Amino acid sequence: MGHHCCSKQKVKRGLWSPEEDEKLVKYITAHGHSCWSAVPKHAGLQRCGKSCRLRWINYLRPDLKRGTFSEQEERTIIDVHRILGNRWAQIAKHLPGRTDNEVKNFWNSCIKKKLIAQGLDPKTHNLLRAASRSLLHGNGPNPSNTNPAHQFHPNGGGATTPFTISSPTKSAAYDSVMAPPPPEMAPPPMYDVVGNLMGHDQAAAAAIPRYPYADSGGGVLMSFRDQNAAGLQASVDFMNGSSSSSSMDHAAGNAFSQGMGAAAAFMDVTAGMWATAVDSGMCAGIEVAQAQQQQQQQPPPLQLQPQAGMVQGEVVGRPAVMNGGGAAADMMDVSSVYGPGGGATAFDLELMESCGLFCGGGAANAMEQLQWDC
DNA sequence: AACAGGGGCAACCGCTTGCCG
DNA sequence: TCGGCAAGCGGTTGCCCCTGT
Repeated sequence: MGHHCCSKQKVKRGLWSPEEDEKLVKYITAHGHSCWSAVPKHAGLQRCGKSCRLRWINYLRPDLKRGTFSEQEERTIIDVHRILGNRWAQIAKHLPGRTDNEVKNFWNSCIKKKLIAQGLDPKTHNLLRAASRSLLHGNGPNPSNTNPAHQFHPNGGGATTPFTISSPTKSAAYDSVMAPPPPEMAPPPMYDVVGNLMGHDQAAAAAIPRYPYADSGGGVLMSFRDQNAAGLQASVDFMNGSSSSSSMDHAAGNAFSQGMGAAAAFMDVTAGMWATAVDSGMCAGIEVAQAQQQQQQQPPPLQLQPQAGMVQGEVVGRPAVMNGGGAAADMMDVSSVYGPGGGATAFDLELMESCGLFCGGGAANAMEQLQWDC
């Protein structure tokens, strides 16, 4: 069955010949492609417009970057896929010169297998059930898996579900706050799913103002601000299970840090993303976040921008989300950053959802909550 | 050398979305 | 508001090539 757009005409299908390519390139270069359905006719091709469009976009476009994906690109794909899922076109926008088709193929042929080999579910980026269970029962990671990301968190953890966004653009855009690591406690390393220590843009990180808190315990600080009541603020140290607040019920912190064992929820405002580290039977996976050394090559800026409802430096929260229904914290300033080099970003949407972090009364889900302007 | 199997990639299919009359 | 059309997009298919036997 042919395309509906070309069912009336006899069109050639299958691989494109060099002659056809040449015709298409010549035509597009000279005239552009205001209307794809008219392109084959004008270019003298026995193809449908749709086919021409695909050929141009996926193969002939002059700005395409061919060849194997770099490690950086691979990391970007994994990171963005974790947020967006199989939205290949959106993911591809973060990879200059790559097409959605290319990204999709690379994912299906390469990355997916890597993740599975590492015991991670390529759909959710969480540990696969079997791996998760063995970890939760203290059996440790798959012996065949040497990925340090799968080692236990030194603070008492579980399996890692790593995720990073290296986003200089966003880092600079967000008026984030950071908590310097206590000198006596080295921040835990963070690895991406291919076992690489994750990196951030040091320059961008340096531009980020330091978090005013002097955290004493090496934990993760979260501060909440009630947008409706200026000055009202609360902070929670999830790692240490301590908290302080001027106005709000921070049951969430207690629940996370105490009720669930070594649970923690981080947020790195430098990327506007959450990091979660929860060790519980309900939520598998622990995030270990750390700022880290500058990498030689920076990934392309992700151009992630908050959309309507989000304010720079703030992440829209729901009253019942972070505090278990206690207080109103419509806007939350949340910070969690280790290290002098910048902020690690990690989050686990599914985890957050399962833990009710984003489960407001409305229909919005976590993905909707984190609107990305791609 | 021949064959089978698997992987990678280009292209297709069909659904969704957006625009316009 | 509705219908038609074109473009966009994600899933799937099928071909080609490489590798192992």
